[in-house]
Amino acid sequence: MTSRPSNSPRKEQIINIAKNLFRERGYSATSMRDLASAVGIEAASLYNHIKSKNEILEWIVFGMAEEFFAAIRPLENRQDTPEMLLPVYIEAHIGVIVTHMDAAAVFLHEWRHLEPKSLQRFIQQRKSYESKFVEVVQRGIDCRQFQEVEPDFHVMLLFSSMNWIYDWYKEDGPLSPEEIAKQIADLFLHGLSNNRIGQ
Amino acid sequence: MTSRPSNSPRKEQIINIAKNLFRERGYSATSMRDLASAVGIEAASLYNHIKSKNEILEWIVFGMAEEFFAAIRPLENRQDTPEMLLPVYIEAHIGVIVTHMDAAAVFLHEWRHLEPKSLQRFIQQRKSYESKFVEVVQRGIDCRQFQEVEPDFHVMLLFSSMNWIYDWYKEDGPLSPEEIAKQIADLFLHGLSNNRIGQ
DNA sequence: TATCTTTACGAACGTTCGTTAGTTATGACT
DNA sequence: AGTCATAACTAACGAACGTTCGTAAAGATA
Repeated sequence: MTSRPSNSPRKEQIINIAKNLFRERGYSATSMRDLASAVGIEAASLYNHIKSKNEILEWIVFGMAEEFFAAIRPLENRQDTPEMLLPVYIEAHIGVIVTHMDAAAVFLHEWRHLEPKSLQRFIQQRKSYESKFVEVVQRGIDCRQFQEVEPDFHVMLLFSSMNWIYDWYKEDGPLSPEEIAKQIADLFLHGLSNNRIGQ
Repeated sequence: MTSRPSNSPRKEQIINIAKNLFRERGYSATSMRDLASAVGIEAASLYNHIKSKNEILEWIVFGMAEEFFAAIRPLENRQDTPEMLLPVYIEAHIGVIVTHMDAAAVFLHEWRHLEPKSLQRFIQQRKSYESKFVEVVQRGIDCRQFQEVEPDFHVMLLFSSMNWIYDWYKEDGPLSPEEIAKQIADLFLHGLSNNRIGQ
């Protein structure tokens, strides 16, 4: 539907470097001259490949949005119980984050610099994505696998836990993405306390 | 030790408005002219009250840091069990956030625009603050009230859950800060699942 | 060889940035 | 009445901003 980020390798390179700079310094604090110099060309030359600075942000943000949707799309028709399904959703979401750390940080922090039209689309898409997680939790409550909690609230907490991973995750750290996902799923399902049954 | 934000009401007003603008648009995307116009004076007049734009950021960030430390200071010598203490820490931290929403958002998002010296001090203070939570969890593990988890990791998750509250909390919403704190504490201690004992 | 497209460049545009300088009105203290 | 500090103003600084322009080199196509 939306066209791909690029067929040109140069454009792809520009966007990739922008992901890193926007993440490190923020969108507003990154100048086109900064970006150009990191690419190895002059600022003016960027405009042979991209239309504007803001367009780069759009590529990054909506590219990530698509990644998130794509990751959970194959899960939506599963018949598993909510208790089994939630960890799978969690692993999918975390998988996207850790394989696109820079872009994830930009997606989560810099979206407010989108222009009004794109901003509106972004908020809409995010809402739609979040609601898919809420659904799972709601089903868990309905069939009494989960406690009677406020699903929106708990999904907020869940996203908070997952979305700050980019802030501390190291590829060579002690935990793999799958282990992180399992830990978070366990935490949300069972908590920290020792006085519980089940595993 | 560090002098107070201000004795002048004008300076206080400038900083308060800056908290809101920095939160809404980000530090870099907020100009001194934006700030001045929100205050109702000219940009140049700001400099009768503050030394520089970056100094404003410092006031905000380190003011919040002090709030966080002050909130847990009275808890540090308590003799409670970790299971009882952790919720109190959580409530203290959340209390600071919800009573300083704008400043909290700036504290959490805009600290990287501090200048090197202040940046270093910030990171150091944050580490020190986080470690106080880690200690509680570690004690919980030591006395077998908590499962044998990685305390740093779980404290990260805890902070993630707490620190994104500014993103969705509404003063007139359904949950009070104390209820939010209790929910988060319950979640981390007991999880979502229904197959558990104790409460 | 002639033509066209791509991608780089240097120069420059108009705007905005944070900040400084110089000045003036106000009001408090002597 | 005279002095002084405060806090506002207008004007302006030099630098940096995103972006546009005209052009030139290189490579593909014919």
